[in-house]
Amino acid sequence: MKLKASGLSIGQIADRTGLAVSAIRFYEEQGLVNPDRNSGGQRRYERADIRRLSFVMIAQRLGFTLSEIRAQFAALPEGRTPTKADWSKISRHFGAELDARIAGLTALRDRLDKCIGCGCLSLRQCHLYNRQDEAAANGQGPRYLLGDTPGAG
Amino acid sequence: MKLKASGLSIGQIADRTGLAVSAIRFYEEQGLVNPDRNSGGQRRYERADIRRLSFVMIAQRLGFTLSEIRAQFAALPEGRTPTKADWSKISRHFGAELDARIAGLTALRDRLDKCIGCGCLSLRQCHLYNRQDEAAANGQGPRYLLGDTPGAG
DNA sequence: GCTTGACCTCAACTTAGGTTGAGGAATTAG
DNA sequence: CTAATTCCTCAACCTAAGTTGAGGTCAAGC
Repeated sequence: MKLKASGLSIGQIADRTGLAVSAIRFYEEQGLVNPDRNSGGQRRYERADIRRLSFVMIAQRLGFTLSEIRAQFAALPEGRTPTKADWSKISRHFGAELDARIAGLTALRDRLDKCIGCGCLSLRQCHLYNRQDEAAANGQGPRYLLGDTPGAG
Repeated sequence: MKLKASGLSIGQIADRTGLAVSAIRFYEEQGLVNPDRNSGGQRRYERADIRRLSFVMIAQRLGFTLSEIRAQFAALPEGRTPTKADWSKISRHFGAELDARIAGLTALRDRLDKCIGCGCLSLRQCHLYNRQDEAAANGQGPRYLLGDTPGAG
């Protein structure tokens, strides 16, 4: 459906974003970018894809998984190039998530303080590993970081 | 070297900690517990191992990797059962690490705020993905969460 | 017009933190 | 004494986020 012929090659995108070529292909596989192909079957990117991929890098630094990022990208417009406002909206979403994660981590840290020296570490009653309120700590996050394990569910 | 005959079986440890038997064996493989064996080759645990494993669970909730936990366990006494003071010392270490991580995440969050709406997301100059000061964000942590990737490097 | 470099696909490997299953041996209950 | 559990080891599999390499094609410079 895109008609733009002759955009940027994957190598040029790699240079401009700092990503490895293999990573860019991988992100495509994960549905994070969707380049055209030229007559010879090589990928051709638009300039807007640089921002898209940069955003992936930033969101990853913030601790989000590729599938969380993909989910947010679903909010971007289909037909047109995303505007600054489109990106800002997504950024705000990630900001809110991050706030929640920091709050969860801070709460956990406070509990640890209460537990230090109390000797309760081996007891099930210890509020540090009561599974009940685990949800409080995980935003919508790298779950394996704060409780859930990927395979165990 | 340990002479204690007839301690707890792996199933009993699993019941008391809430861990899966397979996970307990895995933790042994990772050097986090070191049970005796009975005449028939079955694992026999001491009561102190319950606390050890509980501590592993807590530290994991706090976001630490098994190898970080193993490293801290090296500080525990060899010949005797660890005391409350021994555990408190380790807890304080994890508390300090956690503080550092929270600080790193908070700093990142602040930067995101500055970036929202500034439109710089695609630029290399964006301080949100300047690789230079990455070390500030990673404590000694799940590095793959905040920048480094395990395979890359 | 051909050679070099960039690109293509596909499969296998990596780390972390385990789970699942096969095939067998030990322990416990009755 | 036997049957049912529990336990043993070992190998294969899982997710996430990629990398590495093999074998082959495309595009660009001279």
